[in-house]
Amino acid sequence: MTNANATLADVARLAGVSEITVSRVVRNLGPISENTRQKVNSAISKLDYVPNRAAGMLASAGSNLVAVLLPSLSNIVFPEVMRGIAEGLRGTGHQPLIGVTDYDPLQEEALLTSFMSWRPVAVITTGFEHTETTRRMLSSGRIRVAELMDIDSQPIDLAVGLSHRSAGQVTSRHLADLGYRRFGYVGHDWTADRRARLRYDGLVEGLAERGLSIVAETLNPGPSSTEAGKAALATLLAKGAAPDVVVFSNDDMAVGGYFHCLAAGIEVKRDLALFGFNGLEIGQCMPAPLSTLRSNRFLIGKQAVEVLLSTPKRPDETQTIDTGFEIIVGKTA
Amino acid sequence: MTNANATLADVARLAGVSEITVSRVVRNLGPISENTRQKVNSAISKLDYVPNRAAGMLASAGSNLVAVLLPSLSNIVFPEVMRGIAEGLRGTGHQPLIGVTDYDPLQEEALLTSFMSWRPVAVITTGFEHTETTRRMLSSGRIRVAELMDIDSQPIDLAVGLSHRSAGQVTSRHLADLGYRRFGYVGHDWTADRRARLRYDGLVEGLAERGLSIVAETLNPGPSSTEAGKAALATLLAKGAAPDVVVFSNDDMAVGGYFHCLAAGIEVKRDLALFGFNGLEIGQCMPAPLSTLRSNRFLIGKQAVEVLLSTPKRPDETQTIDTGFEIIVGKTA
DNA sequence: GGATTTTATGGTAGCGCTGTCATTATCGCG
DNA sequence: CGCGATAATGACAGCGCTACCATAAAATCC
Repeated sequence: MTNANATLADVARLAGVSEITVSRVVRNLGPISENTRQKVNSAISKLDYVPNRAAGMLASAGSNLVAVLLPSLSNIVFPEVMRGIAEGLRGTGHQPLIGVTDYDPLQEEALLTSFMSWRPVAVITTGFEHTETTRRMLSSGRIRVAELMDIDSQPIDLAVGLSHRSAGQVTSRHLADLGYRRFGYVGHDWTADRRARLRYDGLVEGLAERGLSIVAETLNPGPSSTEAGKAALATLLAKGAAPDVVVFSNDDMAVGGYFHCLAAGIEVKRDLALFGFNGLEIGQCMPAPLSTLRSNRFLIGKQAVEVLLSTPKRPDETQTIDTGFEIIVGKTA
Repeated sequence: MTNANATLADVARLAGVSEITVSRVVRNLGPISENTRQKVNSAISKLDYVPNRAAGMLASAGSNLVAVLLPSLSNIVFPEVMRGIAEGLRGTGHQPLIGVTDYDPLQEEALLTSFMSWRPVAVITTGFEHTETTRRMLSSGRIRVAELMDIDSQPIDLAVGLSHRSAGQVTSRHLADLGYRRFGYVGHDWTADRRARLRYDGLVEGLAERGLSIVAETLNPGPSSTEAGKAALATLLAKGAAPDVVVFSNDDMAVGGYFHCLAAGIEVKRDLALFGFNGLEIGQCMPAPLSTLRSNRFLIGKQAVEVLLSTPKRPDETQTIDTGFEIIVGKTA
């Protein structure tokens, strides 16, 4: 209010102390007499002093920024991961710098390049698919790197997530145990979403173990959505393969499938069983709670941050944290 | 790779030019001969030089950061706003610094204090409820400020959103025109979500115009969710007031209400009409598409950024942008 | 063909802060 | 009461970059 943009020096002058003393008061460092602290604090509020992190960062060569690269915000899964990240960051004095890559490695590279100039203490991204340049920037070893969601490959530094391949396998075993034999699959464009593809592969593998296979599948172009699931299930059923269960690439799609059944008068489970992935709230509120696999999105974000910040220096060994998944039995399969 | 952390000076030395020339190449400023540009660029890649924005910012007194304060990430509405913000930011070289306030003005203040030290060019927040300190920081006038979602009050600088009061009024007029007379209301905790409250007020006002009023209402404690909507509708109906239409605080709640009807065998619209707010995708995929009001969340974020960045200096006059809303007729009312 | 403009480059002085190394009270203690 | 320890403060250099002002060479002009 008072001043245009007060600096440490202004505060020091007004308080009648040296700059470094003000700096210490602001950062709560070293021994400061009560008297001095008060003088400084009153000067600070009188001048509406706001520290300049750029200067601080330059002088101390350390930022408190964490770069976060998310594929999308349209899919509720990533905001939930972000919630976990924000929770992990809370109270640590760290701030997230967020970018949305649209599942595009080149976009990721561009954002990362830009983020790196802020000298973040850590980078959080998703999956293992990165451009050469991205990989090089992240590998240089100075900062910590977490790759979230997936643990099916070797991480650069830290991976936090679940095995999607294994999730797919568990799905098919579970459904086969329930007696289903004619498996349908409804998915979305998985060139972007490699993890959906991994789950599909796991599913096929799990079925193969039992001598089963997928009798019909439909891939809806574009990203996953309720609408896509609804439309794609209709397409699948029109093919006439008469599956007794349909596995969806995720819950959004599965909820869409459920809506299709409601609209088409198909009695879910008796006529056609449905199975999703993620365990979203919406699926559990339906008249017939969705049978699905719970992934722990919030936990993934939170754990990643906790590990990253607890060990600021990258360990020699890479680390993989499995946040697991559980079957939600539900009433649709 | 090569170097620990190369600086401009290192690049200049290797390229055999002055620092400022390197700086110009990096920033694409001023006239540079093709020859020099190449020498510099090759030195840059040889050293894996990454500019240091902290230094740049300090020297030029300008950041490219936009502070974004969102109440929540659990509610899909805000990720959608954020998508709009990210879209508006794309290609401008600006980066968002994101904080989640949990609908808490004190949390907002804490985050803002922290963000201000990065000298953002603009601050984007939601609503008009801020602490005194927050208001003071934002009013100082140096940076641009957008308050999103709501336009029912006087903004500090720029407001982008819709009139929730008016949305409530339109809702009741629309439903009254359709012949509904016995209005129920199902909401969530609106001490946090002031806009839901405004819609409610508008709804009541709109009803009053027609000599109508709400015959029964239930407020579910806690934030809005599908589950909350489902439970609260059950509670409401148990009260026995026999409404012919229920207005929900938003689509999440309304979808929950729809699920309750499905489960309880209530034929939607004939036995009980449902009306939401937001126009989320999920509501439109249901067997009976939800009757609701579309708010333009993506647009709110995008427009805010566009206006903010197009006029870096705060104008003398405050500005309000109405992104409007439209009735989605649907099949539930 | 000298004056003027344009193109290409560099020197220097900070931006606002913190790390390092002093320096000066003040205190406990045998 | 003198000595090391602790508490409280300051001087100063420099983090890596860019704004500002200059300079030199080449191009343009009447």
